[in-house]
Amino acid sequence: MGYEGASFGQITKLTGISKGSLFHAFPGGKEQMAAEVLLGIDEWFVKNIYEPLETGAPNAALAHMWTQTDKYFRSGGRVCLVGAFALDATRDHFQGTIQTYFTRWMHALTGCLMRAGADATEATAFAEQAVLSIQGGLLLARAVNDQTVFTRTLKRLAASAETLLACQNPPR
Amino acid sequence: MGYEGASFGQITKLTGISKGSLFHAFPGGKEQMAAEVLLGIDEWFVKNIYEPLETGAPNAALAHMWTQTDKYFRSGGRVCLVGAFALDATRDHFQGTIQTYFTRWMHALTGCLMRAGADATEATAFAEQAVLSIQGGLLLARAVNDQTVFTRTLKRLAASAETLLACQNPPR
DNA sequence: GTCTATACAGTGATAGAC
DNA sequence: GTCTATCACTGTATAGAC
Repeated sequence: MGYEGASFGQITKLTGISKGSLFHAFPGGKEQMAAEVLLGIDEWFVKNIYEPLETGAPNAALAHMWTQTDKYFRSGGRVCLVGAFALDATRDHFQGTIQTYFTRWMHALTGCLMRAGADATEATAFAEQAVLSIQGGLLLARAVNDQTVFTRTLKRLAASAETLLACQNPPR
Repeated sequence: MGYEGASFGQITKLTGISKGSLFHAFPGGKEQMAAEVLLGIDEWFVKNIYEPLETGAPNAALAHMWTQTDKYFRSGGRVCLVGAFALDATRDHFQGTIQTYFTRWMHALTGCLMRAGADATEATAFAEQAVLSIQGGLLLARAVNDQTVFTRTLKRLAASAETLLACQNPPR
């Protein structure tokens, strides 16, 4: 529903928890709730995406990223909250968190590709294109009500990574 | 600000038009205002993007699309309202309009590429990837506060189209 | 056509009963 | 900790003066 659309009325209706209880748990109100949701998202990505990319074996980490990304976004059945926040005025309330989410993902992916033998320029360009394609794929899948848009996007990206690494590590 | 964030208070503050006048012009309230904004967007895209792609000389129409897209989105300084609507519950109020915006763009682009000699499967895949990359590029540019993300995206797409058509129309 | 005045539901937030 | 009651305020919407 977005930040503005997620009113207390909606939250109480869908959770069964009254406003009083919500304010007891989150004295900072809606802003705190959203911040903690974003924190939870960040923790998931650090553990399941960024750290494997940063420390794991490059090819395995890359394969892991595609499957985990597909899993997290339910094969296109779910949208990225960070991306949705980025598109309206909500961005200004959570600028640092939103920016870090994307830059860290791109940076981790770039590093992984370079450890796999890719050139720095090409790795950076691919990481940017991959992260932006994931967001665009989720958006388009929801817009046209067809999850296969997202799964096709992920497949194209994986194939494109294969090509990139094959060219940079030519067989002899 | 998104649909929910764009309250009457904001609209009157930013336009200087009172609520009474707004309801005189738009008896249907905010929903009608949004619908007419979407209609205006659609008309712009029909005239400046879809029709040139559908009827113009393929290579010129393609080049025209990149420049017009860059112009409309102010080189990444502006976000796509249709895309923003697609990501939250607003989508359900304007489903048909949102879906048509994207499907018509993809269809027009696919047709143009095929008239330029591209294979149907590759043309369809490229059109999907292009439309989704434009949305993702706008989102990421705003998220990391760097318009160059969008201009780079557009450049990569144009280059990718060149490659696609060069492969399908091999020089002899 | 524009404005002011007003209605009334819904908003985020607080206090206090249990 | 949970709830209900209540707050001040903003939201959409309407009526009527100019």
